[in-house]
Amino acid sequence: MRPLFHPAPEDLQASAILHALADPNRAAIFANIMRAGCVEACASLATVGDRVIPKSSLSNHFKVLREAGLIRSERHGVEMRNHARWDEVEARFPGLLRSILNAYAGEGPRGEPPLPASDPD
Amino acid sequence: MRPLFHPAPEDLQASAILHALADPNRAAIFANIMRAGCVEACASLATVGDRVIPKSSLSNHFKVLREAGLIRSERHGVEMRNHARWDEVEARFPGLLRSILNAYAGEGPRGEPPLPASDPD
DNA sequence: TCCCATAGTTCGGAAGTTCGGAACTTCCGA
DNA sequence: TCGGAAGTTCCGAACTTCCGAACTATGGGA
Repeated sequence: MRPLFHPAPEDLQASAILHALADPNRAAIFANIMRAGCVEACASLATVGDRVIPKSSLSNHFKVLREAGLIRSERHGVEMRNHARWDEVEARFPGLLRSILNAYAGEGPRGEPPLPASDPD
Repeated sequence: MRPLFHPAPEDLQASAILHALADPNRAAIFANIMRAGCVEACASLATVGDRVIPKSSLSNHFKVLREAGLIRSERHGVEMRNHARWDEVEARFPGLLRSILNAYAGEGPRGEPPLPASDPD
């Protein structure tokens, strides 16, 4: 297992972030991590809505989020802890994450990911 | 040539918008349309930075932007006029477009699309 | 009216990406 | 040392993107 790659704050790219969050599953995962106080194991997110996501897909989703700079992952024994990198992303792209998560939340009855109503700061 | 499809305001989807703007070329095209006062012919955007975009790719980029609900296209004789649907998107997803365009603009010296500094409202 | 130029679209193949099952690695407890 | 749990890697199938070539629609002469 190769070491986990995390981009430096100054290397965050808008296109990577948008691409990562353009997938409703990933947006839901990210919203969950936000909501859960920035710590979460992968397997605990193995369903989004009522859909089961296979482990391999999940692993890939986390990788995309991580390499976009949206989350920081650390191995803790056999588990992975995932923190949202909200402050770093916010510092570089003010308002971006909030408006994206709000957009998904505001989509209403479309089976889209829920709003992380809490304020992450 | 089939008629142009434009989603209704209530059918706008966050994931489609993010996907459309996750491509730096498309984001640059959209920023150009914003900047140019909401009217623009396709061919006038055939380069982004110093890169030439083939007609077929361009046509496809416009289609993606159109079907995401970001622009409205009308045939005027042999040309196409493209308007940004800023107000409609803004009404549904407040702050989203602004923060995305700002994110790209704030990326700085990375060859990314420029900011539409004007206020579109 | 016919022909040509211009502006965009569609088609189709090559290249790349995503998805997900199976096998693998790593870590921990018994 | 074994077994189970949590993730990752591998790889084929399905999907998407890119772009040149062929096509369609419109307008302007002659």
